[in-house]
Amino acid sequence: MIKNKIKGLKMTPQRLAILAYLEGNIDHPSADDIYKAVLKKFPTMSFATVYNTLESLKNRGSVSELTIDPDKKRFDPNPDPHNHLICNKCRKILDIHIDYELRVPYEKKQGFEITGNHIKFYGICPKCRRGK
Amino acid sequence: MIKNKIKGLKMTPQRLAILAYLEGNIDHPSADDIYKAVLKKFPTMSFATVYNTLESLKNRGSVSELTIDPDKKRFDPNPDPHNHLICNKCRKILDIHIDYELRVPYEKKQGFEITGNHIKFYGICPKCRRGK
DNA sequence: CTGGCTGCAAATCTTTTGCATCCTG
DNA sequence: CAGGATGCAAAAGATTTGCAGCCAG
Repeated sequence: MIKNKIKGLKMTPQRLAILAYLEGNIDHPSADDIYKAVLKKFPTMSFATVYNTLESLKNRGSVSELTIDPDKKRFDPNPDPHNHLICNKCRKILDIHIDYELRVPYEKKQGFEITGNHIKFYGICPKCRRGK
Repeated sequence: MIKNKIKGLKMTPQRLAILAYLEGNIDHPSADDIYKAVLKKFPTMSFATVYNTLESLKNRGSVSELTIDPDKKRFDPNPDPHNHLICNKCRKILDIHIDYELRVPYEKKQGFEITGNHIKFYGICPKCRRGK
């Protein structure tokens, strides 16, 4: 339920529109994608508001910022930990849910305290395989 | 040996300087880092040349572009496959060499032909742990 | 010689910021 | 009503591009 995602934040119509767009979205949209989409319903929407809202949502853990696309940040509204599958041709990004046990032996930690990990699988998506 | 890394490309002094800087570098420098470093020996060096050279080296597989830093591209001259350890505080990036067998069951592949993977481990580096 | 490379500047793209105004709680 | 949020425009970074002149092969 959307309300829970922004509990503690002011519920402005703009934020609700952004959340509605993100709800269930599996396209890992960029800030620009979000802006363009929400702009249709909110002709006055500004980038500042999009970035602003994403920042707040990130801090609350409601969305995460993906460092997967070399050209821009993308956002993922799926809160449970998961990894990604990336097409080398069209850059499409899919979620992939598999649990791996990635143990790091002490001598490889180089003094780090490790708190998490993220796996990117690279490949060619079905559409691009056929297109070839 | 540096020459092998650019076989087939013109060996200009600028390129040699960039390669010399990258040789053995484990800092995962950004284009700007490389530019600044090489500028000291080459006061006329331009960004275009840095990006240009990196593009050529990428195509030859001599360096790889890392999508690890949300703010800019970083480059890794280490050609053998490896993963990375990232400090959440200071953004320092270290190489980590561990082989994991990441099998992806057919039903999770979603039609992709998987060609590779990259693991990012997140944590806090020794310096930042102490600083706290 | 000649095509690839360099250097410079301008352009593009993404993201951030300042600030006056607005409106949720 | 106050403080957080919005909208606009300008600024800041990173990266790309156009193009004239240069030089490695």
